[in-house]
Amino acid sequence: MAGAQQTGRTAQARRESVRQRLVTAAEELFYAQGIASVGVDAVVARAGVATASLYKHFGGKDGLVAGYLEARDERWRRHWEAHIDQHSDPLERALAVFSALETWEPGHMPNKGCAHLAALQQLPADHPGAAVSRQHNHYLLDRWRQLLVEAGCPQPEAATELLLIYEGTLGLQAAGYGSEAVSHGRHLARLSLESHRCRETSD
Amino acid sequence: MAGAQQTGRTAQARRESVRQRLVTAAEELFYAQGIASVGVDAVVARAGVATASLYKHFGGKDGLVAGYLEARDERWRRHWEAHIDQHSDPLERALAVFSALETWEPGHMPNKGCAHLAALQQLPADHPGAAVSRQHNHYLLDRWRQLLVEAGCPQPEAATELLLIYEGTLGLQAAGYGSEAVSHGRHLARLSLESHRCRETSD
DNA sequence: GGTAAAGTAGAACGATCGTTCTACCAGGGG
DNA sequence: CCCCTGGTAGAACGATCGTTCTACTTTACC
Repeated sequence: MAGAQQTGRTAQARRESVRQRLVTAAEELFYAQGIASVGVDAVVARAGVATASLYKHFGGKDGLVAGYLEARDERWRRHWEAHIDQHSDPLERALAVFSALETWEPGHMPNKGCAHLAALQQLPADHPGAAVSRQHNHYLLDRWRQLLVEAGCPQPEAATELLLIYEGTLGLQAAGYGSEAVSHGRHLARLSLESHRCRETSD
Repeated sequence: MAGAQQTGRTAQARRESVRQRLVTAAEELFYAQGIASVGVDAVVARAGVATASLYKHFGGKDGLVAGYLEARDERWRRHWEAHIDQHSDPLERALAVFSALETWEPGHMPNKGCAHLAALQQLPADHPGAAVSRQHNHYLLDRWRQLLVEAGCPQPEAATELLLIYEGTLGLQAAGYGSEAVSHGRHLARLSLESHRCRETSD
């Protein structure tokens, strides 16, 4: 009876499916309710897999948390990059993060802000997931620096302000002002780029 | 032997002391490690009070969490207001939040960002503490609207952008870029106020 | 002086936590 | 054909969780 629904796939495909279902279930629960508030039994039940599979794939809850944060990081990078690629103008490419935010997680999941900031708040500094989230922020900063260089911005270290605005936008969404957050964020980002004389932008 | 160190105070003073010590211990632990990660035993031990006292004063962990968030909200309001009062120029009063951030919690506690955003991420929507944090954000927005009206700003609803910048600044601190966060926040806030033609500011 | 209030220490409750274990089943390759 | 791999179900582990309880001490007030 067990695993009957999986019959027909190859063993490797089933294995990938188990890991993927665990990550998906972990993301839905950890993000919505907080990491420490969710027990492994709840994740396992939502994923529809056996408890032992969790420990086979991730070694424990800590590994699952790290896997959840890695998956979310990678998914956001892909999503963001796709929106960057929709523009050719270098300044619009630097601002593409806001259109990415508009099409991110279309509402079926309650917006609780930045999952990686939340992880850094909840996890001890030496938790494997904390390293993932720190690296996520480092990546964001670095990517914006690249985009500013490509835009010929004389002060690419102004990427810090874009990161500030980005996280402020997510914070505003988490606080319940999600409807206005993105437009305000985009407005502030344009002001910031203008003030650093990256180039004139239309708004 | 028990309570000997308290001898000499009045009963009311001791009672206030017990509550205050609980709130202080709760804040230090909940903020540093996350709410769900901290057990009531740890709070009670750090406060140096009996377990029963916690339930006498707060009814349970949920009440203690709400009390912690209320205390932090009130402390921040006082701190902020004191910095507002240091200026007479209306625009500087609207920007006083950044000097307030510079003197907030002088480093002995690791900066983990906005406690109220963290609470909204970790607590269920119907938790008594979640209501406190929602009201906290509502207060911030309202207070900035007042300050913008007093500054003669033609668009006081631009207070939303100040809230965005404020929370972005805290997010940057939580991500480990605390040294640059406040100056970037202040810079963005000046740009925002200028763009809404509140008045020319020097910077 | 006696009583009620508010504190203390510490044991105990059932529930849930993360983790491990036993047992069984399916598929693929030697 | 057999066995190894990777999945399943579910019980069990000790630890910790939030909460309640008993018993005792101190203080304030009548």
